[in-house]
Amino acid sequence: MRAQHLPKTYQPEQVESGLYELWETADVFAPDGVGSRADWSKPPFVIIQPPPNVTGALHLGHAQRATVEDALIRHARMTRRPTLWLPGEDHASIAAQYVLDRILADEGESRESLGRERYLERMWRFVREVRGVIVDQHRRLGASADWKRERFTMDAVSARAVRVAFRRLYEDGLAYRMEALINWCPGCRTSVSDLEVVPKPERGSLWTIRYHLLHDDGTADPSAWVAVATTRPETLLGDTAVAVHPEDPRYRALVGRKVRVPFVDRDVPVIADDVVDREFGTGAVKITPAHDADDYATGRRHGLPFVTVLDDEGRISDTGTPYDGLDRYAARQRIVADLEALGDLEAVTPHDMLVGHCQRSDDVVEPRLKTQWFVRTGPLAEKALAAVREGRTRIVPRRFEKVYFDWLENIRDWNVSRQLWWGHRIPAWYCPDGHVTVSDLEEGPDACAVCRRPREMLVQEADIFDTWFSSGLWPFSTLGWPDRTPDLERFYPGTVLETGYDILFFWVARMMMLGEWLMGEAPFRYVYLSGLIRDPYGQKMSKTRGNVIDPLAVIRELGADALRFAVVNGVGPGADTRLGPAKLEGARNFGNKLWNAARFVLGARPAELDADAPLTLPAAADLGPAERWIVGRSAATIAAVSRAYDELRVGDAAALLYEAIWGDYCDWYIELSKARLRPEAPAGERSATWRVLAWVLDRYLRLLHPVMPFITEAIWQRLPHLPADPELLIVADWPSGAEERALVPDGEAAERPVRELIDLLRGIRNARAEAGIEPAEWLAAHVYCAAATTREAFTALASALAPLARTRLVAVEARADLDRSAADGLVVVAGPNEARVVRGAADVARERARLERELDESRRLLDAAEARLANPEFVARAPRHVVDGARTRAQELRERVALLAARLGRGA
RNA sequence: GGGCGGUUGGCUCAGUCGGUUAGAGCGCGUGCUUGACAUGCACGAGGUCACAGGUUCGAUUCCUGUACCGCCCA
Repeated sequence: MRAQHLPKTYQPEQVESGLYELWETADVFAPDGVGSRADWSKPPFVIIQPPPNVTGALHLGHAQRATVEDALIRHARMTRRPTLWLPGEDHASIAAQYVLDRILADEGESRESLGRERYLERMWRFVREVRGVIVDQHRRLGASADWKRERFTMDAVSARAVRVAFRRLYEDGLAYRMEALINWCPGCRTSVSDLEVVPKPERGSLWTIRYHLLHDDGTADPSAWVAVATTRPETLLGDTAVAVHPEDPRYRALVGRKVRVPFVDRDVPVIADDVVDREFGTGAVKITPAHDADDYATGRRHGLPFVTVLDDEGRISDTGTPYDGLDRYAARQRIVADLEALGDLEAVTPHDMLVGHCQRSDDVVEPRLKTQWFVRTGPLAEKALAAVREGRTRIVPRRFEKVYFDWLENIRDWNVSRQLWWGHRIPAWYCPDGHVTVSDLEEGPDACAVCRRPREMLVQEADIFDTWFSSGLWPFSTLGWPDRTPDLERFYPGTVLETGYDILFFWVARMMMLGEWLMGEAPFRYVYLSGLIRDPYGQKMSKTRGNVIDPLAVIRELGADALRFAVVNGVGPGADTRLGPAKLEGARNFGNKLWNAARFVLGARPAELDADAPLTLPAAADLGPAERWIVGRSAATIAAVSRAYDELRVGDAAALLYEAIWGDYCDWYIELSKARLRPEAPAGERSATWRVLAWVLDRYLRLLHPVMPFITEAIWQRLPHLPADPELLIVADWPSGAEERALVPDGEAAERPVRELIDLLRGIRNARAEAGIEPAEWLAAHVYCAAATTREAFTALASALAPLARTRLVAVEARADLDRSAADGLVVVAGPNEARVVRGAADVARERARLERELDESRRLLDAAEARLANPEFVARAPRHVVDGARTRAQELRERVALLAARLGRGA
């Protein structure tokens, strides 16, 4: 064992990178790595990592998810299940293009200036860089992912999976191409799915516009019109009808007549349709089937023409008016002004409404007609619903299952075409006759599937897939699908998918649909939904708010373990977390506390103990009360933390260990052990005590390792080990608690004396402080307790207690020996025990006042307890143990009141 | 409009099946160079468990309603 020159504070930067290399060199991350101790008779534990977007560095949310996943993985690995954590990154078409386009703009370039080929080259360069950053950040965080299996949603295997999946869907009749109204983002110049449109409340205007009625001869009547209300006057250029409610008496006579649309001079019918809201505006609305979802439906019902008036950039086009070429908002202004000049603008009123914005670029999304590929979701959704309904997949927390059901039950077909460059090109080819051929071959089909025209005459679809289409295949494309690889056989379906609840629909639901359809089995057993990380005031972290915390900066300053602990401590699924410097420092302090506990243990090893002797627990006979107590406590902690991991409650595991390590171990056991470690203590006692100290520390290190891997490994490397232990904590066995239970079978009873001692000690400290006694002053105390076992334990612990309360126990006696004469001491009543602290010059008045307060409080509690017992209903109806408990409690209080009253020289 | 979650000391949050005296961290006050740790230790102050009703021997806990905050969907 090496010399223990450990620094006084834990220095994460000195150990982290070295330990990570050690783990990697030992090849322990992979289930089938050289250093793996996986037991293949156990069920594998598999997490396919949600691939972060290749758009930039990781943020705290990523750090939190990676920590939860890594903790689950490390725990599983220590239980010797074959454990796979497969990492990767997502190409994120639209988001990546958005980022790269901005970089290019800074360089004075653009998508168009480069052209598709050079643009994609540039993208691959960018992606290579970002992927490196993401991987590096995960390593810094301590992620024990299987980097040899790292994947990317645009690599060759993923590309093939996308082609095969699409072909399967096409052949199953679930992929179709048609012209339909889609959401168009003029900023990104692509269509986006319904999910990517974010409705935002805005104060707009409602313009009332006159559409003049036509005479029979086809001329417009300057003095007769229908006034229609609209929030988007520029779209009137594409109007093909005016609609009113069929039962609206104001307009009944006009139905079937024609009106003239301004500027384009198109004559359109007045139609009746009961979707019209009579209360809205004038009760008459213009119908623009090519640029509004409701109007589209109306247009189809009435067989109206669809007139497109906006181009890809959101400019007016092909209207034959002077507005052509104008941006939609400029055109709006001009059209409103021109209507006013014509005298056809009747009114403008402020109007609150929801306007759809592009999730990515925030541009206002325009409904437009496009010929696109769609996925028919009905049959897919049915299977995805069944998987959760039948409990084959569980969503954690459970309440999100309802959200999942609601969405899938009302799902609409999925628009998968994107007019972008960066992504998987849709594997559909068209021949000059418009025949469609879908192929999963990289080089495309040999010939048209319908007319057999050769490859050279076919043109591939220019559009690419929605990123979520390839992400939807991630749980199995990462394992080699469509090939039936050994990995796919062993590791599908995964055990846990951990991700944010914000992508439940975007991603989780789609993986469920595609997994069920293509693999015949849901892709994971548990879906664990994390919450969001917010700043200390509950605000979302964002660059514009300037409240983001950079995970790497935290790692540099406080260490990876501190970051990890801070982001998971006490955090449950689905719950948002507030994180600021205070919590991060608290986590750092916890690590430092553990470090110093280890420093103490390592420095306290008795010389007679062989430094390299294997770690074992001493015999029961060599244990003192404190040893029995901490062994019992640690057994309880092992059980509680194990249960927490089994139920995916990483946050609870962390919180339990904080309390066990800081509270039980550091505050109490280390302090109590010091007496038995003194050089003058018997050698057998000394070594038994140290072995308990080291053993329990070893257990806590194992339990804490999943959350704080670096510091626990660093300390563990300096401790003696079990003969069966491997070289590294990362692959050491998870504790079962069997040794502890064997040594201290009566956990609860074994713990009681020390629990009572702690109460007494606190009472003495409190009494001393209240009496204003100098902390340095030594006092002497008599302790009285009725229970023989407690007396025994207290006697054994007398020397341990002494420095903790600066009080020597001169005697531990049964209550019969109670000395009622000393009126100038401090009296401490703690549970069934009492301490009388001798002090000649005690401030009598002060001490009396303290006892009076205690007596009042005890009487109040006693009154309450007796009132409860006086209620016959309570005694008759409450369960036996509750009534018994209340009786015991009342009896204790009666004794306490009697004691305190006696001390004050009063009768009870 | 529909759904979900929340409301517990100054702040952030626990709180098991309804059952003794509602806990922790941070902050605050007082004191302490205690041979692991001042990134620490000890002691303390601080709570009508949002509000109203109901069920119950007993409600922070279960039910109903109200208010406020947040999120999702339309």
